[in-house]
Amino acid sequence: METQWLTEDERAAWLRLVAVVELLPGVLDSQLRADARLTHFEYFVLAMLSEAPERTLRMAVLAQRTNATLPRLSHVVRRLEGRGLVERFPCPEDGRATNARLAAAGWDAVVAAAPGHVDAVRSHVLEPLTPAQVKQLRGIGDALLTRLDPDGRLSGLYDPDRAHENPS
Amino acid sequence: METQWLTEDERAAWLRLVAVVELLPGVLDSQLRADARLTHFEYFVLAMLSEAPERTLRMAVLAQRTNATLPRLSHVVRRLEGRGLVERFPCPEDGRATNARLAAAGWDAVVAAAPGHVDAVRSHVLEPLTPAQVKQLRGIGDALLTRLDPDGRLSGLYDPDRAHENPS
DNA sequence: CTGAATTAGTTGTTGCTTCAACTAACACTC
DNA sequence: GAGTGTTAGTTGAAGCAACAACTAATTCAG
Repeated sequence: METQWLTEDERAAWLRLVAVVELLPGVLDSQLRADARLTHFEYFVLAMLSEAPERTLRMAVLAQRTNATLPRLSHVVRRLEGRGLVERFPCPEDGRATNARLAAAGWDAVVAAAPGHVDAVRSHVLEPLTPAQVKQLRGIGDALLTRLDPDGRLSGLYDPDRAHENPS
Repeated sequence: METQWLTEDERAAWLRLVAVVELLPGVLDSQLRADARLTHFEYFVLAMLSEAPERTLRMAVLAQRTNATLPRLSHVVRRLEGRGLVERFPCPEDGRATNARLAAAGWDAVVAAAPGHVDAVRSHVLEPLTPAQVKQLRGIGDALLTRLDPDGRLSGLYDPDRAHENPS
């Protein structure tokens, strides 16, 4: 089968997307590391817990919301627990499961880190864009995620209306 | 100073971008690892060399083009050299510099990997988008990169017209 | 109720990235 | 031409992520 190469428009769009995907994580990570001693992923874990009922989530659910594998999450939560930001306890309903709950210090950390993080997002991502481009970006994101995240594993993040689709 | 929070449009766009940035690297990496035994970054290094004159680039230039730190590139090129895909030799003009040249096996690897990679890019990124969205993405990418890459370190990638701005 | 299969998590190993320290070569000044 | 500073690159150590192997609890078939 003949490979179909990219048009000029496609190549231009693709190269820019690659560059953004390559650069953005570093920018976010640096800001959070410097200001809050947290990696972006750790911040994300804490943020997801902070928005959950009882600030508590089962490890498997938390892994889905953060797009992490269970081993990765297990290591990270162990370290966060060691720093007193999170607590783990066995789930009463299911002996196999473990619940992760945001500790008071973890809540404080999220509250302290959020403003700086939002500022970074605003200055690096939102401000360079026109309001029209922000809307376009939402549409493009939706389109891409139908392919990148067909099961909607992260949908709780970007579309609250669909959150109920993962009731587990 | 009061933190300015995000509007609904901004939050929606931002959350989708985060999800894309989180998911896309994994998709690209998996495809290349499975089909070509290459990480996305390794592929990128080989691809940049394949497009350079003499298939040769100085380490520092290659680092800029691939958005890598010099230590990172040094490690990666050493491993690629160990696999016979790249050769290193001292730069004749500048005793401090090292040139990296794509070896024959490296060229073969790029040629073998490119079609599958392009297919992956097409099916995961380009096909879900309308032609209008592809154009929008280019514009959004340009806007974001003015902030993420103000010095145009990667500009050689996404805008050949600006490549001369880094004559070093 | 017993045994097989599935689900939930943890742990250990390996590999890659980053940071810091270092060497070597060039450039510029006096 | 000696000394200082800068540039190019390598190396080693530390930390995080991916993968595989493992334990333990639940479910389901018969």
